[in-house]
Amino acid sequence: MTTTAPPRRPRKDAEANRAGILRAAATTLAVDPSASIDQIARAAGLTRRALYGHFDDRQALLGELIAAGAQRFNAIAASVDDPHPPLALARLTASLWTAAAHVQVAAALALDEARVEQTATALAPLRRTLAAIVRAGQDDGSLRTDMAAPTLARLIEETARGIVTRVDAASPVATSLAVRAVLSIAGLSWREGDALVSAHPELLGES
Amino acid sequence: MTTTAPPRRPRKDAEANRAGILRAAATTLAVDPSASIDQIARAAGLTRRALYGHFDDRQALLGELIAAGAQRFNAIAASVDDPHPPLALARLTASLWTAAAHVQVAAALALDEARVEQTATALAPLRRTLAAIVRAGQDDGSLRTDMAAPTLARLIEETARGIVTRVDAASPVATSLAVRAVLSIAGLSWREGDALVSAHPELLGES
DNA sequence: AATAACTTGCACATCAGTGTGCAGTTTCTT
DNA sequence: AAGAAACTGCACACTGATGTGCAAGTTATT
Repeated sequence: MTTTAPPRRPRKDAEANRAGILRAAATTLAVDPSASIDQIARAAGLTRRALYGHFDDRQALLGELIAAGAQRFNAIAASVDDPHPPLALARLTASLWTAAAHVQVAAALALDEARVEQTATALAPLRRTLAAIVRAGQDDGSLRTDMAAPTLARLIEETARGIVTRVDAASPVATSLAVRAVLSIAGLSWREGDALVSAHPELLGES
Repeated sequence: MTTTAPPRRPRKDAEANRAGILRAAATTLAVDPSASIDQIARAAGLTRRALYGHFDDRQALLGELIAAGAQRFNAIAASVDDPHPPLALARLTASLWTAAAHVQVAAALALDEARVEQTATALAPLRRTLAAIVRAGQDDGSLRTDMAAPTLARLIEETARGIVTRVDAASPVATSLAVRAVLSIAGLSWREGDALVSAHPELLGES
């Protein structure tokens, strides 16, 4: 009979390369959402051919990217909780911002129309958190009530997305900008938003 | 000598078809910013080959689209003038919205990264108007002063763009939504924005 | 009715991107 | 040191989109 083939552990550098591809994909796609596989592979220091050794096809790569990013985002959303809805909203925005700051999932957010469905389901927990904050804020009168809760939630989300993708996150005041914009859309006057941000410096000053 | 060829006027249906292509391009590109020439031609009831009889190439078509849309937008911006900056901003938003409502230049706004430069220069007059409103509003204290004027102008523009492209313009409350969102970003509390909109029903109720 | 303008339909060349196959080389594991 | 795992480099087939050429048909103008 044939001797059983001695099984061997997969090489550890392979997994490192795989992670490198994901990182490279995030940074590259953040700049150009329709970057080619070749671009991504080179950015990771590999060949296009090698990339296909780690991911079956484009879909698989983007799928993992989205899943990983969404998971981080959802975890952040789950950890945010404050009795005052505007403050909860501010914390959520600031946390998400620093997480997405430079790259990471800015890609996943700016991805093509083809994957909106996937991102939608992946970010469902985050959306639920946001919806809860909005509802609580409308109930206690701390957020605007001139539009329906789902509409407002959508508006907040689009505003945040727009700032993430269209403003350079490098700027040190970017976080402050994002938080202020979201609070404004949520109904606060700019002075109220300003007061809130000033009263909670921890919003902006974390690593 | 050869008899001079009798010149003939171009057929008038040709110009109609040309206009039809531009219309079709606007509506089609509004849905899918990367629609193919073939899609556009079919939407216009023509063949891809016939389209190339009217436009040299893709650039030419998109160029005219952008130019035409920008011209309309700039004309609207020039006609808006109100001593109270928030009201001027509201008027500007409402007017632009109804103009872009269904299609038209939503395409030009959502166009690829390749043409941002062209759209930027084409929309320069509109940007100047917005900048003037922002400056006046910061001077008389009716708009937020917690960020620099150019930043605020940019923020307002991105907010408006986001709403135009990501919210379905068909909804009857869409105009109201757009105006309220812009006023909020500009610094007003939602009650102030609500009061402004309520006090000026002409903002929403025009054809 | 003649004719030029316009359109169609097809073929063709080109380009960029995707995904696969395979031989040869480098690099990690045992 | 052996052997497998991984990477390179190249070739290839395929797809979708762009832009052009040309013959034949249709439609507006005169």
